Amino acid sequence: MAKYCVTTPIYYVNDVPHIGHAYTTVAADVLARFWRKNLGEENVFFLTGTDEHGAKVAQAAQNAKLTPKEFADKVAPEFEKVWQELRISYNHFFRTTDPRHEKIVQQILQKLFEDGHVYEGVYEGLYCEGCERFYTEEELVDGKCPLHPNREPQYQKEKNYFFKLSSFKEELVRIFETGEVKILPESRKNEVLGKLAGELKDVSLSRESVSWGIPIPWDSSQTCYVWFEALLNYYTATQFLENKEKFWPADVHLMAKDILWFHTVIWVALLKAAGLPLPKIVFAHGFFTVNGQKMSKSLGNVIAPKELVEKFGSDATRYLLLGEFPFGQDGDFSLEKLTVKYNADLANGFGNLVSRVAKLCENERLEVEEYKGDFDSRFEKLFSEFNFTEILALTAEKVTEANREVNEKKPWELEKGEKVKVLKSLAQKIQHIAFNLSPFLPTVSEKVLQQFSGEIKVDKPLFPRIK
RNA sequence: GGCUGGGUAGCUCAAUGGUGGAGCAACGGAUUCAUAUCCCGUAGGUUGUGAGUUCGAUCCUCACCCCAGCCA
Repeated sequence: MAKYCVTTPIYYVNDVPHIGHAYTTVAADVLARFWRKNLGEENVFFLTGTDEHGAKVAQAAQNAKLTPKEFADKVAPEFEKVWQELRISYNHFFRTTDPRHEKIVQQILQKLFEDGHVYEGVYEGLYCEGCERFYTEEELVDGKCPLHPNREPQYQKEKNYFFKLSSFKEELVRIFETGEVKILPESRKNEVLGKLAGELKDVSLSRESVSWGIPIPWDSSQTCYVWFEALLNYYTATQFLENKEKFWPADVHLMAKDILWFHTVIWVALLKAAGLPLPKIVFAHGFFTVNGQKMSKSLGNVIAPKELVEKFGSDATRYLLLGEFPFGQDGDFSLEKLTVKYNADLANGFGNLVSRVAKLCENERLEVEEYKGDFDSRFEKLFSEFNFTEILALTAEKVTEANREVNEKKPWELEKGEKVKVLKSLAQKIQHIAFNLSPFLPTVSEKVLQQFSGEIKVDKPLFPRIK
């Protein structure tokens, strides 16, 4: 039976939710909502959550004078709250401190160890706590981590267990070249393959100096490197939750491009080593800037999802996030540009269309049947390709067509019989548009479908114009 | 420094070897059912720079400049 499993990364609780998190999560939610209507509720599984182990969390907890678990317990709900505000319909909110997860992770680690994929070694080098990874001298910029220039990389030397990543090199190349695991967009695939053409080093699987983590089953002096354990969430969730086994392998892992390497090379090798099925698609979307500048705390230009929701409402925020620039590419957000798009597409476009047709229908006390149609026939393909931009463009076209029809047919000038016929057709078009937009605008879509079911009444503007 | 992808109307992007398109913004017109909304019309941009191939290039080749990404 057809099923669809979509995941977002699990977000590090060290950070509060920002629009970067929201962007990925809204995209996943739109996919989940589309496929639920296409395949049936019970055939879709949408997973998101929080990553709660690691030195960085332990440090943040210490600063807050809390235990790591207390800290995670405090931050994880902040994500859940934002997701509620954005109407994110995840099936499970994953937390890596879930004992059920920890148990399965240990089982897998043990198996990897027994099957000879793991060996003991010594790691020494400069470690960035911000990234939870080691850097080579060359990778550093002015001796600092390229991603966390305000942090001092720490010299560390410790016993680690290593995962024999290098032994999977040829197989990985084959898997990505043949599309057994598809990396999208295409340009990202080339990047991964290009990188794989170089030397592939083994990676350490454990940490000696980090106590906040899942213990290595055969050596309690070590904890599992957060990345390994975090990646495994995608699989473990389908195992410890009831009746979710059929959702592994995932159909698509969504993420920003910075963690593509982990989700392709390391994750796929790990699954191979563990003898588990591979995900079908790994999709990396772009980064975005805010007002042309990189978003960063120090610049103070971080946009909180809440800010957008307060200004535009949750549905419009979802629409604007995905509609502002092509999915997969880098882009720029600014409140000004979002406002322009909001007014053009939602207030003047769809919102106004609903208002004017509702009014005309109300005057005639027109009744229509509940919508029983489907999505636009092109949607299945476009959603499979993650082409949100085209999907929204098609819908905008339908809005324009309907508006034009109102202007050309001038229902207010027609005699009763003809008028009712025209209005009915328009009402049905609105139903169709509302349904098509339902993955993006779940609340508004539902509201419009209700409004255009039975006797049609005027309601408040869906998207009040914003100055 | 190497590799890849780009540099097209104010903005975001599309397009083909043969008189450069769309959406948004702007301007004008018409209308009033509607959220001063919708609809219609207007955009004359040396298609990054210079050269080459060709009857003819924005799309082919070369050099250069700039931007982004990946890598070293």
